[in-house]
Amino acid sequence: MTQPDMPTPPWERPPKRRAPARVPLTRERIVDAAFTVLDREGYDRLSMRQVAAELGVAVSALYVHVRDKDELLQLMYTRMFEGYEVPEPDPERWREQVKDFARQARERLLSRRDLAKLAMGHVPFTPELLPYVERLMAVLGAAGMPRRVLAVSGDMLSTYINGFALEESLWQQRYRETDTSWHKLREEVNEYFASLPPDRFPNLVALSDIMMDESNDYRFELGLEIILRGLASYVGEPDPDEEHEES
Amino acid sequence: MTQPDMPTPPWERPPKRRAPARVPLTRERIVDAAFTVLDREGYDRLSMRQVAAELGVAVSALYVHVRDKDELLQLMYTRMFEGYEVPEPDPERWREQVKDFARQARERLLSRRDLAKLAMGHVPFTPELLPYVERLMAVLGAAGMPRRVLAVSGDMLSTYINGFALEESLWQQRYRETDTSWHKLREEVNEYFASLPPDRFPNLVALSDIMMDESNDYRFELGLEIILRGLASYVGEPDPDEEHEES
DNA sequence: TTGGGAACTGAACAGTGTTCATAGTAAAGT
DNA sequence: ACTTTACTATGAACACTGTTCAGTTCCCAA
Repeated sequence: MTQPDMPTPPWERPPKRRAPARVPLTRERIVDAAFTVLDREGYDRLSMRQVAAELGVAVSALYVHVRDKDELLQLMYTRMFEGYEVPEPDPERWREQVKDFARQARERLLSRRDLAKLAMGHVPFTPELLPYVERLMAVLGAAGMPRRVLAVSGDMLSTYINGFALEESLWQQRYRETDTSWHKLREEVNEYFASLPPDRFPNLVALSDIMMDESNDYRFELGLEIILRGLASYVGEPDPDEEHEES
Repeated sequence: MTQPDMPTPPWERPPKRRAPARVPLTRERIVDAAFTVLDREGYDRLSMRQVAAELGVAVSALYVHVRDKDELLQLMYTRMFEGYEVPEPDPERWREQVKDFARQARERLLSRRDLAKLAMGHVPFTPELLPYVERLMAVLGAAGMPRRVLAVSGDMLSTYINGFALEESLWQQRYRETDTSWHKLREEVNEYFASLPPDRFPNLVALSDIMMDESNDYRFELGLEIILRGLASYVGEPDPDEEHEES
């Protein structure tokens, strides 16, 4: 074995990698690195090679631990949920509880770059994520929602949250690329709406001042409230059947 | 110049392309071809080269008419809306009108492969699409919706429709890849939910029979009705302010 | 010490978006 | 009629992408 602290003789080429602590590659570390790349490069530039480079490792090494890029994305997706808090259901406060959940989810989706893009196109039906779905169902179920409404509401909420966050991040991307501020972009868009011919676009012109808000919080909250009012209207009702009554 | 009907002598190499009717390349034709490729190959395999091949043309030729792949996708997105029908607003029938619009949109998103994927990640704010947004606003506005609700509802509806259709197409993709039928996949998923430990997942187990329906129509309609009830609850109310009252 | 098996490498393959000097074509100017 | 001009289309190239695979390297059990 190589004596410690001895200069290696020139004819004996040094070992390619010195012994010290080669941290073994694991799925966890790969996902970590992938998130680092995502933060730095964005979703579109997140590539296996970049992840490998981040770890100082050959690309093909990744494929020992991960079948696909798809699988890696899936792992990132489930990682995203770690530490989510869905409260113990309380029938009195279900609306506030659902809202807290939604706010938490949106906040998380916007906490790192392009997380919304990552989330879009994945269904939260992997074993690790089912507890969260279950808890959300529990909160809504405790409120006294009919079965069929319950079965649909989780999907609805997550669709709304994801969709909203995705749209936010699309605007973010746009003003990142154009190198303008959100404030300026918002102003431009609203001015554009205001400048439309009022005879052909009366509604858009009339609403041009509030189509985009300085902060999106209000729009998010209002949308949420709309869904919640809709859900609340079913509390205590029997399961709706195939026919949907008009008006 | 070359005499007509004369055999070209061997030393004079024939003109690279004979005169006849070279159909000029246009944005329209490129978009057409792109849709053909999309139908055949799916969104992930839709590439500039495939589109070029479809047209029998070099890749770089596309870039004369189209700045980017992004721009091409944008063009496809706006093309998707052609022939949409948003009705003349009728305050008496606004719910049915909105539903018709939503059904029409979903139908269209599912009419061709991966259209939902294409739609996701685009905001319908290009000049060509504004008429549709305006009309939808008109229908909702005629119902007597407060301004701020109006400003948010178009977004909400399109988010819901897109999100729902995207999820549908994700399942479609999954059973296309696994080579099973939708019926079988649905059964497997529901059985999976049913097989969960009932103590930890009481709600999911209880709902396992209706988490996925044989057809998604019912779930779509119910979600739509929930949003509409939420919207309807605002009719006649003044603009909601920043505070959202609980319960 | 000697396997054996897993982890990792490097090179390769087929494909991607995009650019650019060049060749061809058709209309406009002289 | 001939040249100039503007523009479209070409083919090759660049710098990437995901994925595979024959080898090497490494560590641990026998």
